[in-house]
Amino acid sequence: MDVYLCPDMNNTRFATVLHILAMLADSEGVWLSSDWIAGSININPVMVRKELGLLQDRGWVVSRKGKVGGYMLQTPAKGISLADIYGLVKNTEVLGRKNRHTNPQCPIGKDINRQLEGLFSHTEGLVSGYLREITLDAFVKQFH
Amino acid sequence: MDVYLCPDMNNTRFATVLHILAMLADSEGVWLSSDWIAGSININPVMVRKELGLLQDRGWVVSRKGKVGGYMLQTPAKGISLADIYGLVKNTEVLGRKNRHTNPQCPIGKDINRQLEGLFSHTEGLVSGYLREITLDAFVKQFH
DNA sequence: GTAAAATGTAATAATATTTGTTACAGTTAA
DNA sequence: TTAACTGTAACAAATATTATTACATTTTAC
Repeated sequence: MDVYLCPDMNNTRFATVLHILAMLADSEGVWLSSDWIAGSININPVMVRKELGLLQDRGWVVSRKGKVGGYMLQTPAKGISLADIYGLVKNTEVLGRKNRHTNPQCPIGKDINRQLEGLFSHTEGLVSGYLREITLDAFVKQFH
Repeated sequence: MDVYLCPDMNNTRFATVLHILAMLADSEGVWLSSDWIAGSININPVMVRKELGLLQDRGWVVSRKGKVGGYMLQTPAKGISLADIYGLVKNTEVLGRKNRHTNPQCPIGKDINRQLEGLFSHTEGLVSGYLREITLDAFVKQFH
């Protein structure tokens, strides 16, 4: 039997989490509810709360429960880079996935995944290196 | 009603197509069958023929039908870059997808997709620029 | 104290996407 | 004329993503 090992970046999580953080950074010192944020992204509030859970685990966000609850940024927006955000949501490689089970009897099949790994890690480095230079703060300032 | 606009890179197509082309380049002048290639990747031969169909459309590959049929590279392996291959199979952005339907009433929701587009096109440029410098020929030579 | 409006989270359902498979028509060489 | 291919449509299965429901818990305001 075979475990599934490689979920992918075929999703909107980077866009969603960046959206959430951008709103929080843009409303410093104000508690925003998951419903309010969800209304801006136009997705289900439960999805927003799930992502906010991870952001709290990372220590970037705090929540307050109860009637006037909500979420607020805890880390300065200058201290969060887009590479940090990418790292949080990334679960696949830029160039997609490898084929598992390539044939070890074949000269190509035997080594292809090692060669691919070289490409994957280099492209990963390029993307992360670029995103590392952009802070959440700088990103949000573009909106004004 | 809503058309679906944005399929994704949550797949093994780059790995698969590169594997196919690597085998063809590694067996210059020999007709390889889809079954043979599929046996190296360990996927269904029909999937291989589907990709080979696209490679023929691009003019990189020719096929021969009938009993001793198969596929052969038509373009010199030095004339194909990994960026070409990436361009052929790429159908999503490196950083994933945007949320459609963001709220135009919200300062963030209104502009987020334009800002994301900037990130997407820059990362795309980084990745393609790197892959453009690697030819299929150079890639295959690494295997020996 | 009780109602209203939040968070937190599990469980499940609905969609979307990718991959695999079956089937068969057409082609070519021996 | 059979065997072994390509080409492709149609369908099925597996996997991934997103949405939804439900409800326990928390907190404020009245």
